[in-house]
Amino acid sequence: MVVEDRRLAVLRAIVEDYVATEEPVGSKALVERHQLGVSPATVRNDMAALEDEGFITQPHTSAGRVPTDKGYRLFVDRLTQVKPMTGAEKRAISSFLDGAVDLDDVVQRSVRLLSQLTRQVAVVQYPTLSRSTVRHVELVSMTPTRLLVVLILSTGRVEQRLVEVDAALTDDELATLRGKLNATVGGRRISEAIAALDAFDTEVHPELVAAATEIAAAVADAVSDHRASDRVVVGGTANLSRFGEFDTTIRPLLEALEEHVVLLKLLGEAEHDGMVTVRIGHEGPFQNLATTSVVAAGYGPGDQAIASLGIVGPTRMDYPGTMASVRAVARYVSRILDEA
Amino acid sequence: MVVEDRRLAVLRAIVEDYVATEEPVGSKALVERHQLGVSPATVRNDMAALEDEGFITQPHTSAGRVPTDKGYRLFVDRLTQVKPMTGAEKRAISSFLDGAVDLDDVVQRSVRLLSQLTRQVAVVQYPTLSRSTVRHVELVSMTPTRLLVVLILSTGRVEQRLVEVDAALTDDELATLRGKLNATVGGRRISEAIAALDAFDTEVHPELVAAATEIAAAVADAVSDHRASDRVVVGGTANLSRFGEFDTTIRPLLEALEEHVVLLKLLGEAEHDGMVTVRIGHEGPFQNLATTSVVAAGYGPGDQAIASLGIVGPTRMDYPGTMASVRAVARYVSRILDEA
DNA sequence: GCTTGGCACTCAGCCGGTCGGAGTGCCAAT
DNA sequence: ATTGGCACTCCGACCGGCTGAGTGCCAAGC
Repeated sequence: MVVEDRRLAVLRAIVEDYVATEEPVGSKALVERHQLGVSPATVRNDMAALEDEGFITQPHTSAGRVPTDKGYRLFVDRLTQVKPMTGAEKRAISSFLDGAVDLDDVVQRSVRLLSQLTRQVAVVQYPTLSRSTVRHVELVSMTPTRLLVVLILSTGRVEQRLVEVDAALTDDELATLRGKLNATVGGRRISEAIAALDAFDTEVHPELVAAATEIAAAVADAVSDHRASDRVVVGGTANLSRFGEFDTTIRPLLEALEEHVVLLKLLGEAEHDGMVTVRIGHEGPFQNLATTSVVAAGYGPGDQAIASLGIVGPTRMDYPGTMASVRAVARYVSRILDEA
Repeated sequence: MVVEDRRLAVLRAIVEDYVATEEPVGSKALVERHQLGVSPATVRNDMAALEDEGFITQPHTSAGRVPTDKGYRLFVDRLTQVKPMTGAEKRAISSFLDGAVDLDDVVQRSVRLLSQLTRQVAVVQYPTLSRSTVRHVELVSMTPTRLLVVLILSTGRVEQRLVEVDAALTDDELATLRGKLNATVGGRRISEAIAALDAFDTEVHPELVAAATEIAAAVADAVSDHRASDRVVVGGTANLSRFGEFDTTIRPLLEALEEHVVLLKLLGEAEHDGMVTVRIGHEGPFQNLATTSVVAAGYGPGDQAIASLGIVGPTRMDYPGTMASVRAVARYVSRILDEA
């Protein structure tokens, strides 16, 4: 039905104009700036229909129309094909990220890159390690009864814990424990490693059971604590300037950005299928962030999504552009993790 | 001279009222709210004098007066005695900080505490290690030619580096190197350790020189890299709401808060003499932060100042209260570092 | 020599009214 | 289904007057 198509074209035009101008858009301006091939009056009829269906609304009588969350949703779902990045952009992204020296640096650079590309507030979650594996466990004796447990994971992260044992351990005993420990958890995924550690003390010489239990607990703690810590990094908060109202929008968002738990919830579960997730306004889990949208994507080595990254911005944002940027960055970061 | 004293009292009253009300304060309101014992006319004369001397100014003719940076400076230097914390406050601070489990946690909690106490943006610098000492160096063989160098410092921080050596090392050789290495750097300050490492390869058996050089380089790198990294943590940005103008004040500050180098410059050199440093408006190093003040204090174990913490806020802030909070937190954090 | 009351003056901010323009909805014509 | 015409609405800008807080100055008083 051709009229239905035109209505969608009108909606698209409204969204694009509103995003560009930040002002309610009227029928006349619309036909001037887009090749719709019809008169303002026709557009008015279409707008009335779109308003009835809840896709647009007018701030007050005799003003132009503004997209609703539902309108943005339709726009994102059906009226958008993600613009591919230009070659120059791709090169810029990859060269910027390739300069990273370690995982921390990758995360830092990703945040910076994302916020600059999208001119929004960027959020990058540290890779969770639930899918990563234990590369090596090292026991270092500090004093006769104090051990340093160093845990090295396949992502390159290192965790350490100090353990007090009741009885002093000889170097030989330490070597034995180290060997068994690595046999138990080496190469395993985090979740498997934790499970395996439960039974660890049954494998060692009776005299070492007490120490083994302590050590196993420390390793398990280091592992799970780290998994739970789920750090996130935020950048580009200066871009908040373009968000509009301070009290209604900026302040709640600033508060959310400091609460990492909230942030993680906002980013949502990572899905690493090459797609970006868009959460628009009230669709998100927090009602005081009703005027902000989240564009996120999962990333990780191979096709595992081990973390999310994305941006937070006003519902009135350039969705095609941001989606393209987020997707591109997620892909490049994944590729870097592949190589590591 | 009694009239001079009264002028100072007037200045103090102006600062206090302006901080409280955020509005220019006039002569009449002043005599009503403070026991100055003189008439508004007299106060007007005093105000005129204070204005001549540059301590206050009026936003426009026929408005009340507002303190200038110079006025705040005088207020802070001569009209303020830092209010001691109440017992309850002290207990709250110490119990909140005592719950920290490690250095990271101490820093996190300090930021949160500071921002809540002062209702400003809090900034805490990680302890720099230039004054801290090397507690232990551990060498862990990962594969025959790959070593993990783990460095433990007196502050509790741990750094690690991976080193590739040309020739495989036996366990005995490793033990020898480990021993010599600890003899060389153990207990030394970072700066001394770096110096001592220069000559490290001369002390070992000729066959090990190559490996020793590599390892020494890694240790030196870990040490100095970490010293340079100088991380800072920021919190309480939601308090920016009370800062006034977005473009003139909040935005530049948000930008500064993301640039850690800038932040460190803002915090300034730590002086750990129990005093707080106050930098008011234009006194700071950045002219686009002319309407913000910094209240900072050094902290660290013993009487060494190894880092700074503080808050950033509008020049119009409650200096006595803020100074008290910053000082108190710096002291408690120092005490915690003492114990560790 | 300070201090004080009086007085004229200034000016930001509020209030109310007017006006223009952008935009709408509806209707009749095609 | 589309279009031009038309009456209507209402936001926001503009204007002028008013008010009140606050000042500076001066002459009188302690």
